[in-house]
Amino acid sequence: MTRMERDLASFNCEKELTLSIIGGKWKMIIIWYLGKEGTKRFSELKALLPNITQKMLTNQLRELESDDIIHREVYPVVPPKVEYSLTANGVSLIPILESMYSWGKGYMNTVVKEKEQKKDA
Amino acid sequence: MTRMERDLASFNCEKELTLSIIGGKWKMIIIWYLGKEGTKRFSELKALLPNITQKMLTNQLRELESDDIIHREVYPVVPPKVEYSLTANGVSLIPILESMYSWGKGYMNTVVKEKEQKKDA
DNA sequence: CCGAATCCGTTGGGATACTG
DNA sequence: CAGTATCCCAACGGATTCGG
Repeated sequence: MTRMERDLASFNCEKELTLSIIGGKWKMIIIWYLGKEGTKRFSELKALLPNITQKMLTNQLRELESDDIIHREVYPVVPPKVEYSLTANGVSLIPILESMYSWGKGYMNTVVKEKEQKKDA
Repeated sequence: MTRMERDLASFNCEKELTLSIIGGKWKMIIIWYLGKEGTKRFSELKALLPNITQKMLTNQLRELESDDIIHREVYPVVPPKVEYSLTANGVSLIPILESMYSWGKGYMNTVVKEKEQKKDA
């Protein structure tokens, strides 16, 4: 679900290319926050995602950067300061994420609740 | 990316619930075909997805079924006959898949092509 | 403050062979 | 025809430690 690079041929459809970009465990929320709240520093993102490890945050950010979804701005100061923001490509993903949010919300209210009721019964 | 069931709490956002449902390697294409071409038999799906193994096809179909995305109709005849079709939930996913298709197509024409050019240069 | 490096467990995904 | 049943590997993702 992460790197694709050359093996474009392995995709059955462009949908899967999209999925390969947003499919990381934390990528959607990262894009979401950067879209809703604008530029964020590394530490701010980490604070927003309480359960993420530094490695994973770094990892996901690097992949999003190399896919040209986010922009990474390094300020040569001490202490270090790095800011992340969405690129045009990243911004264009927001509507899709919103669709997925709405769908998931609706789905939760129907299917998942039914399952819960069965379990509780 | 597969089962979620009880650990709803592990999602940071409803988007991830959606992702957990469509995120399987073959799920999007399966939903796509069932949406575009209607009801399909097991063997027909297998023919549409040349590289999938029987195990994976069965697996993905079962998960989609238990998430109430597709409906499985078994005809008690000989030889066996099983038909798959989208549920209302499945149909409601189509717009999202179309968005992802469009986005992936546009992305391919810009970013990916640039990368290829760099490589060839 | 923002990482890199290492080690490691889990699981998604595939090949193959067998069955009602 | 439409599945199981095994075996197996690559990788995603996590904990921890070290560095500029």
